[in-house]
Amino acid sequence: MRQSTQFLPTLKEVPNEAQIPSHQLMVRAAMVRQLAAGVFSFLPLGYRVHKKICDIVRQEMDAIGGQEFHMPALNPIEIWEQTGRVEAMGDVMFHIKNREGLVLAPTHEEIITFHARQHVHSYRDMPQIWYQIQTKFRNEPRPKSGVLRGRQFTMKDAYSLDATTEGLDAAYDKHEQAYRNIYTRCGLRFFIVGASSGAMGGSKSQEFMVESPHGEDTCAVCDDLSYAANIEVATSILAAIPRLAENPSIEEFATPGANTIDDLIQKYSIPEERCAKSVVYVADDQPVLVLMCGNDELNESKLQGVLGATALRPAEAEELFAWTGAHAGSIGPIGLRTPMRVIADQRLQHVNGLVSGANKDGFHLRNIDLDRDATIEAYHDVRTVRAGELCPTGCGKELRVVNAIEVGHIFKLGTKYSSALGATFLDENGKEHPIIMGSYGIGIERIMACFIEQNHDERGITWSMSLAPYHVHLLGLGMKKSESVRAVCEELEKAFTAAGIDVLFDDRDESPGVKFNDADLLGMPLQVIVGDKNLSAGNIEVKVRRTGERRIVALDDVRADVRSLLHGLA
RNA sequence: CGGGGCGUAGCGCAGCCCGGUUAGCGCGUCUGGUUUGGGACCAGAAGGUCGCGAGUUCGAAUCCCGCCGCCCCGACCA
Repeated sequence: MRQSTQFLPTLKEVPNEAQIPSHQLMVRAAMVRQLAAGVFSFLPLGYRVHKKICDIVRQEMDAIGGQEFHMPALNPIEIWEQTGRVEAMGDVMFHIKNREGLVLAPTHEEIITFHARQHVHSYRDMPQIWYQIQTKFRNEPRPKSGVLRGRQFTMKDAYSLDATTEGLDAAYDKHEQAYRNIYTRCGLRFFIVGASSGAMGGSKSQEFMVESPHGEDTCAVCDDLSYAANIEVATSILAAIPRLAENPSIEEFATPGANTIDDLIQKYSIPEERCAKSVVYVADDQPVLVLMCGNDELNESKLQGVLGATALRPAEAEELFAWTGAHAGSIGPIGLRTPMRVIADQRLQHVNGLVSGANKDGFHLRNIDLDRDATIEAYHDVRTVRAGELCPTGCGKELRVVNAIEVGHIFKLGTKYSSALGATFLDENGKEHPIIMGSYGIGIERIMACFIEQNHDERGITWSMSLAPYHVHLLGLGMKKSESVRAVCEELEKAFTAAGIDVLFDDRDESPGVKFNDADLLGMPLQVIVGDKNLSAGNIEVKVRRTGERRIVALDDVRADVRSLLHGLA
């Protein structure tokens, strides 16, 4: 491809609206242009990468028996009403204004189920894996980070249809393997976390994550990747807090001005693990007091799971005083004005010698033995894991707490949609059941952006062979001046193309500096540099973009050398 | 939806507080010439509803009010 005739508007300066490296580079490298908040056009170079990712996804989906569909983004709202998701989606779903009854699909469970209901009637018709690569529309309240969080994006979404839970398990496992293959082939460093099953009900769900400071999810990971979990469910190994031999009876003492655990530690020399922090939440309109150890942070997701509550919020200051008789800082599990459920973190089980608020401003209780003095409904793990704690697998390594970007999600749906839409089949005994479904998503643009987040340097992108828009960037230096440079370039372009190597040929009348900088920005794996300086001695320069390694190669050896270098990079 | 920032040539910005020539600068673009191994140089040129609307004023990019758009933080995220 001749660069002089290509639409490839690279930018020297960083666009104002781009904050993160991948966004900046995608704009500078002429891959995308923004049309509106969260809405992007792909330019030819970016679309080449888009297509390469889609090809990899297709190959791996086809390999597990997936059949590709193409469903409409324009949907009748009626079908969404039948599953109750018009409400559930709320503002996220776009509604067509001048045509009552149409919406833009944010995902396709309903539509797949509609087609399954039409034609899948027998256990003999299953298993099926149906997928598509299609544009999704979600009215994100706050689009950000370039294509990482857009209002319109490309998703590979797959759905499995099975007659048995064993069948669903098999489909789910196939997808997990396919996803591993896809991200590996794309050159992403990723990890898998168990996700909290949330409101969808106890079905299994895993997220494929890419570590990034710009991620919106927080995960605890062990460095050898033997363990990784969303912070919402992560656990760790902590030293047990021993009981004290002396166990005097409980007594009140004045603690003026001590409103935080740190105050108690510093002003009253109380060890952190002997402080019991009380946090009051309102779970489905009922107050619950939660006792945490020291400065441990309460994990709302864990608490919600433990309580089985649908709505959970911290209590307001006025509620606190009304219920306990004290303000935040002096609240405790003993002597509450209003009786309420008391839950404690499992670290506090059987612990004595504790200090806690006396439910009287400016006073605390000491020598508390939870077993003797308090009524604790239950002990649960409700604390948030902190970086540096030990991996729960017992491998002995410390956990890191990192931000991450979700690039894929696999989910055992069960029968939620098939039941709602009446997609049923008859089993061997002629008995009717709802189809058992799974759903599996991959964000195409997120793969692209995450790849660039992980593969760039101060000069630009460093593509892998699998995603590179072109394999080789052929730079002709001073072609106007030197007929031999031009001739050799054209010969090489032809030879590479004939060998199945995608080559971008910079034949522009630009100075060498411009070409070098653009080549490093665009980041093709190999640069083949033809200039008078080396050519006069019968040589060509070949540069490996990622390592910066340069070698001078005899003209006759270039083709073989490039082929072996590309092979080594693949 | 709450908080903050920004909107001036294709891109990046100055000017705005403190109203007053013909609204500047860098990059890019066009023409001619000289250059050609890490973002060259000289000469010339084109390109602006100063986001939109309404006001104050003799006079508004600049001050007031309203709206729109974009970015960031927070809330939200099947």
